[in-house]
Amino acid sequence: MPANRSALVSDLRCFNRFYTGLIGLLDETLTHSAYTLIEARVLFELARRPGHIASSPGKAGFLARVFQIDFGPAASNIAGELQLDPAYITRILRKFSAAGLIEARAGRDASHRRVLSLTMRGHAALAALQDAADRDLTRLTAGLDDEEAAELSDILVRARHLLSGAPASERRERA
Amino acid sequence: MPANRSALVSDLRCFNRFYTGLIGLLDETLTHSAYTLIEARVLFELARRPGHIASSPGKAGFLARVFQIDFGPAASNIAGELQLDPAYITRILRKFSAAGLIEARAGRDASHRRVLSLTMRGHAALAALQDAADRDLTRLTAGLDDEEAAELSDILVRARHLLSGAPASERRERA
DNA sequence: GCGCAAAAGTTGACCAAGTCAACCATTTAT
DNA sequence: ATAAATGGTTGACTTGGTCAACTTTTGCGC
Repeated sequence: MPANRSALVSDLRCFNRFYTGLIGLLDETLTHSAYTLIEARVLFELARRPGHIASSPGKAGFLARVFQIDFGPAASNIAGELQLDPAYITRILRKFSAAGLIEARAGRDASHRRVLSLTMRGHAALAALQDAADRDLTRLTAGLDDEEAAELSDILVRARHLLSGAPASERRERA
Repeated sequence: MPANRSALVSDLRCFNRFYTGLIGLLDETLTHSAYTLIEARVLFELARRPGHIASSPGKAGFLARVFQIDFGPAASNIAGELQLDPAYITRILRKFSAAGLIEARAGRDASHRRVLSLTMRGHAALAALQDAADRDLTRLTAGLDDEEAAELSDILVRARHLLSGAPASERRERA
């Protein structure tokens, strides 16, 4: 039986408060951009799935798998990954469409499945967002010397592994 | 000049995504309670400031300091600490009042300064929230052996220090 | 004392984020 | 053929949170 986990829990609470504040600061940059945090995530998710063979079962899925048609994520994929309401997704995607960031074409095999892809503008918008975020992170760690930077890198990776080694019910693969 | 910080930035982004998800999971517990995250924070902040000598200048402040009257935080203190809109605070406090979690009495020295304090019910409510949160954290780290737990504790503290050693503009004391 | 600026708080209007339930179109299964 | 599931859309609604205007109290210069 584990001993005094209360120390760890306390440290976790403390870190939580700290990191929540930090995330808040970092998010401000995004907030000041034209897009919401969620919208940024959707954009990111769209870019992260450049191609994706239709996974639906049956003949259509079979054809999709064999001939590798119907690439790209659909709204439902994004909704699933980000745990968002379909209605919400619809609105976000409409906004993106209106802004010319994405294109939606009907899937060849399933016409009611709208396959999404980023346009040039979409990629550019995402790149701008990521640049801004990276700049923030760089600034945040500017005060560290090389050794500390390396240590922090190690620490972050290690913390992630320790924390995701938790009970299976809590585990969610990310990155 | 610092070398390839891009590795660190990448690790940070990764950790950010991971931890955001984790926080989301942990927050769910609170979300399912009767209170908002923000409300919980306000409650916490109220408890964290059991007494606090009025810091306003002038005769009133002087008397407050000498005779230690007018204890407890006011709405503005909470608003300042948590960076919340006064209007928002008002509504939250009214909700708390209605639920019998807090009492507000006019400050002896400044009658328009409403001095707040948790009632028994308020303390109980906070305790319940914290218990739930602690249970989540305990469950989250249940899979770790003692050695790993100790390591994680160290790591969290160290990470906090490394990250808050950033440029002064980013620094915000917490805990 | 008077007048005025600042602080503390309240109110009402408002907005954006997010949820819910109903609904249509398409597709798969029986 | 028909039922059921999937993918998506719409409209109404709730909620978290902001903004601006206003009141009251206090502090300060005169």
